[in-house]
Amino acid sequence: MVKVATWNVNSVKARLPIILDWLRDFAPDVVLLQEIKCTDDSFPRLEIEELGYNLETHGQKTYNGVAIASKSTIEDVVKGLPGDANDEQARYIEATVFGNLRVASIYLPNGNPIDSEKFPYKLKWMDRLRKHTEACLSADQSYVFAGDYNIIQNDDDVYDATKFAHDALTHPESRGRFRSIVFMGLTDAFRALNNATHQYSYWDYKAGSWQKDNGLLIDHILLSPVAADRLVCSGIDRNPRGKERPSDHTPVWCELTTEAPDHPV
DNA sequence: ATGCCAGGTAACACCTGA
Repeated sequence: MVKVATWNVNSVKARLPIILDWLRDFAPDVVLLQEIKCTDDSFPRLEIEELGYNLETHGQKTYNGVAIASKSTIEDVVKGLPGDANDEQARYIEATVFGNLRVASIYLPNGNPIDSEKFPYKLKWMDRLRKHTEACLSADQSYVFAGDYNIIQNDDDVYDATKFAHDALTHPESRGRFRSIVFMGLTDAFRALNNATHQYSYWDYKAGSWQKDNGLLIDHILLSPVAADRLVCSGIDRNPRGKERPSDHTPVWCELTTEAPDHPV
């Protein structure tokens, strides 16, 4: 089995004690991190490597930044989402782990406010992600595209949909693009096995959102068809959100069988 | 209508996040 998790940590340095505890307790095989908020050379590698993980990072100063930690070797690394050489925001890293599993750590732009340049940036970024995903799917391979998608897929994935009715996370242009990606043949690893509504991965720091369970489900794991055939279980680990000095996000995870099932070509 | 909380940077205030 390969246990894969995605977690927006909101600064890897500020979160290091919680991350190390969680790696020891939850023992994922692969972790896809977002919002590390540091450059590659300032990433706290040694502490994580001591727990048996290899690391690949795609960071930048202050903002964004993504990384892959794996108990296996990490090969064929791609840093940055293809499709715009001028995009300087570090929001995408992709690599092969455990020999046959391609994983991507995705930090999709938030896009708010809608009347700013941030919203068209989000939409263009999603167009690039769709094109890149399409290219990936032309190979019959296990792919895990996971991360902070900044998309509320349905109104029952948010504590109060009316508050987000005119938000970049629910906007029809955002949701439409997300669905166009999923509808190419991807499986939502959490939703494939969990029917309960109001299951969240993010709670605002403000207004006691965690205590009131006023959350959003915006962190998603999307599987290619071959990876979906390997899916065994999935879930959201709320424990890290309840600790002292937490991230506002908590890990979403899934477990895949080690070997890809036989497929007719 | 706005701030709420948190992190980073740089400076004792501002930007960003969702």
